[in-house]
Amino acid sequence: MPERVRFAPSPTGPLHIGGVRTALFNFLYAKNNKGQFILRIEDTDQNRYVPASEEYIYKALNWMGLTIDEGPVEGGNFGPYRQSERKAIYAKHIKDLLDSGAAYYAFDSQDALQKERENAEKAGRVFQYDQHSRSRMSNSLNCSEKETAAHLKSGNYVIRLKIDAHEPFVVKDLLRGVITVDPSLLDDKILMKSDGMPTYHFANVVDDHLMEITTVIRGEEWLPSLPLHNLIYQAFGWSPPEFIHLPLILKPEGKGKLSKRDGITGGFPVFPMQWEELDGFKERGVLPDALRNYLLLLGWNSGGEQEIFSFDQMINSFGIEGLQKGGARFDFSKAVWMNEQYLQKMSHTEFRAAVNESLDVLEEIYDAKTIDQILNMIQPRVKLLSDVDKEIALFHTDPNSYDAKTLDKLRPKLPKEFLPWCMDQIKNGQIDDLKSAISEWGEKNNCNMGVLMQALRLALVGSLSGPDLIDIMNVLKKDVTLVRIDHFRISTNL
RNA sequence: GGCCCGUUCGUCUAUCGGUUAGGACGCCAGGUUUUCAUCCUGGAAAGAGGGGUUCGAUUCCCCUACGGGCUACCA
Repeated sequence: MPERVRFAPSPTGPLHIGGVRTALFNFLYAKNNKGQFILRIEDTDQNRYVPASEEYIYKALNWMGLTIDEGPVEGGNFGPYRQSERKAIYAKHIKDLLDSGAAYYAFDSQDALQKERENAEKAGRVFQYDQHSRSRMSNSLNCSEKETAAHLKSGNYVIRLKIDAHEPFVVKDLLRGVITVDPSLLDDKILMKSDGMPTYHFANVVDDHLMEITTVIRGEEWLPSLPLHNLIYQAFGWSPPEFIHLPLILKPEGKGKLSKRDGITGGFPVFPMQWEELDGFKERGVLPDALRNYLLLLGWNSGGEQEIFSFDQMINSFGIEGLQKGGARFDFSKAVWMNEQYLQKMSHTEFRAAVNESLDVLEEIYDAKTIDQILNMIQPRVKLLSDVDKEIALFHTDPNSYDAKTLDKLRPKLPKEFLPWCMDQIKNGQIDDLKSAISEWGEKNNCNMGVLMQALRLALVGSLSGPDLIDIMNVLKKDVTLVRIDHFRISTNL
């Protein structure tokens, strides 16, 4: 039987990096097994619904290259793929449970439940709606048929799962093995809410079964409800799929799971791409391939020492044996390093395409060949795509200030005659010969070549950074080079 | 509070009873370079603690500590 896995986000906001990783692992698991990757939108909470999120989920998955086999847009034989469109299906299935006695109606008001919780807390206990307490609550197990009918007519009711377990309950997770739970801790969870929508638990089980999901791969936050989900499968007489609960992605400091806030305070992205005013990895200049590779290593390893994986390599080598059990802290600096690896590996054509948006300013000044030259000079220097703007600045804008510290250091060492001589050389000679000429001049005038080159760099760039100076001059051409040196000479009196 | 899951360098991780505990990021030092970045070489850096089991435990078991998750008519 082919593997079928699903990624099932709730459209309550932007997909964040943890969700993207869950999607990635699902995708890799599916493709490694030549199976299907299904997208299901879990929009059962009308209060938290954010309209733009589904579109964002699609954009993000698409950017990451995670192709969806079945989903709300793609369609498929197991639709609809939005839970809000499956209400009739849930209604039919909840009726089955009601009819078999596995579920019952409950009419307790929010206030009544709240009171129970407070009383329990006073007594140092926790209130549980379960096989012991349900007899004193208001529900269809206790009410007369007439009372029940009246409650149902009012429409103000929920449906709960009736759990009467007495033996230790055993569940299985492919990553963590067998987990045994105390049956007295199991409560009669709500399956259908009073607004007629299913809860996550119910919709999840019904859909996973109907969509013939073979392996559920989801975050560790769902592990505590695995017994409940198994009980629902049991109530239907269905056999449950396999489960894998992935460890969470933690804050860089390791306290708690990574959240939207952390990105703001920590100055790093937590979303794949822009959401409202917040930049994502994309806007910060991270390539999707690099992000995918970084995320892969956050909780999975091949067992060997390989770190860089092409998409195909990932698919071929992914497996649950390599999954980590403990949570992994998010580290933006490693993501940046990963991005650098991918950037450096790019061909000239790929690089040019990737930075195309930043090239407008250059196209006003230079021909295509010169721009290629510039790109070749800066490619080895960028770690993030967003570095490109900084790197190309010196090619289109004269320096507006000179690094003060360097200036102070150079001033006593630089012979007054150097810059005028240098300008003469440039005017009358070849730029390519300049380096050796400066070297000779330095020897003759008893001046360190480093000082001379640094002065020149300051004149052209404004600081001690950037690509090879001669290369820069060749791009700027004699005129601009001379203007910059002259301006430097006059404004600094060197 | 209760329940569940977890715990190897600062971080991501290798190790599936016997290793000088390996790699990567980051950091530090040296080299290359006119500068910065790159690159090369080197360095510092880890088995939470306590009990067992065993000839021998990072590895298996128990306890403690710490971390995380869950405990809603949210997912």
